[in-house]
Amino acid sequence: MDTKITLAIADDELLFRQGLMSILSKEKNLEIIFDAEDGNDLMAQLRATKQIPEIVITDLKMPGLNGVETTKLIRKEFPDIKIIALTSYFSKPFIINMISIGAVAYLAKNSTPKLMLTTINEVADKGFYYDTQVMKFIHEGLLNTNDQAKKSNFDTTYFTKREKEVLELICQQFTTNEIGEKLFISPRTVDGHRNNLLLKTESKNLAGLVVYAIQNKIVNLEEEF
Amino acid sequence: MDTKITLAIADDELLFRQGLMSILSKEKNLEIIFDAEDGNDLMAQLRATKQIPEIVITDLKMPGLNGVETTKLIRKEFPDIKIIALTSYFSKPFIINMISIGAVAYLAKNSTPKLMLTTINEVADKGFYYDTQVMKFIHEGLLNTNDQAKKSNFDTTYFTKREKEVLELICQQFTTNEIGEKLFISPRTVDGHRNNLLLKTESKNLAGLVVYAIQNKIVNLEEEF
DNA sequence: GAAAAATCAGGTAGAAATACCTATTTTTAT
DNA sequence: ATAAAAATAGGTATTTCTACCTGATTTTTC
Repeated sequence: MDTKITLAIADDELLFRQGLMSILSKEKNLEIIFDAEDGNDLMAQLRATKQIPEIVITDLKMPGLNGVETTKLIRKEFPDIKIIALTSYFSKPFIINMISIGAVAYLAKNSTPKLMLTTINEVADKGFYYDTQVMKFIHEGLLNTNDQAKKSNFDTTYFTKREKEVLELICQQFTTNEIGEKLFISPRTVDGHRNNLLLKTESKNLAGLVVYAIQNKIVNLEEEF
Repeated sequence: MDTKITLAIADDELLFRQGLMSILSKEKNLEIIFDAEDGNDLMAQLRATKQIPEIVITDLKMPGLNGVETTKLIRKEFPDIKIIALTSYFSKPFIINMISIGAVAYLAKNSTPKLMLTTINEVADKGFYYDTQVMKFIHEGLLNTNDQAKKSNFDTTYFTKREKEVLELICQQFTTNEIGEKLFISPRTVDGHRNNLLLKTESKNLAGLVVYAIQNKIVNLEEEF
């Protein structure tokens, strides 16, 4: 048959994006319709083009509109598009969340080109593709659905108690050192927690973290006026 | 007479705070009841103590609860306390805003001890004190009340078009360099705008800026879900 | 009791932000 | 026309943040 698999790619790193496009464009059965530097760019192009791609490959950590929000938007406006999420962060709750949002595949950014191609073809063919590790997480996630799935909020990525404390203080403009003093832990530990927060929220920096925290009401803004 | 003027001081910089206390404690007619490292600390001590200070001297730029929010809270819970605002930023709209919020004096952080004492005594005596510069601003601000006071929003500190653009992009996790590219201006210029934003919002860092932006709806979070 | 998750914390680097400074040009308002 | 405000942009120094790495200890979960 002659019908190519149509793709769009979103990633803020130009080099990575072009490298990926270079690899994929060698495949005869793939056609890259366009690429985008972030979610907003991607959405704009989707809304403008007459040729809607079959698959969107999107990084999760991008400035502007990140991968999580982008995925939600695509699902809403273009429900037929299949979304492959690219990330460097693998955790059970986060993957479960991404899948529940609508990603049909979840791929590490350091995967081999071979795996990338397999994923694309499987997604085009069957509509989804999860590798062994992801399948394991999904399996375990499903097992827990009934008992304690609700208490640990899958829909807001999942934070530990310490992480919430640190996030709260970050939003209150305390620096890493100050947070360390307040919580009686080393600044390096705060560093670690902040890093996990950045990973879990797929944020590029503090600004993204704060926006996330407020949007998801992890922190309380005292608005008593 | 023997009635001393009772004071509380809030400033996050320990050295500045203690220096100020050292100066003020030499005055026989002053009594410092307590000091606090930020707005939350101040409010906690106010709520706990049985001796409410007559005057609160508060820095505007503090982590946790900053001076603007602190002033609002004090006005609400302890309407009799007179608030002297300490700042390093002098602008007409901002000062007008502070006064409308309830500050009875507005003092530069690099003022002389003499001026500080004058301010305290005048505030204790007459209930307010504005130096020449501040009076000028108030005068001009009042003149404009009818025509265009409403379009330039006094109650939300006042931002220029460029500042709003930069703020928007900061909230979208773009770095200074990236913002420069997007707006076709030098990163140094973005630096300048960001610095003005920090000054105007009395924020310590990006986190404070983002919180401010969201609270005051300067930026729009695309929440279409 | 074993496994997983969370918390803790060290090192090294580099990027980004922030604090100071200064100054020119352009725009806006009166 | 004059003054004020806004936008532009340079330098230097320091702090903070972020990206990597690593591992130990404690707590939770099954």
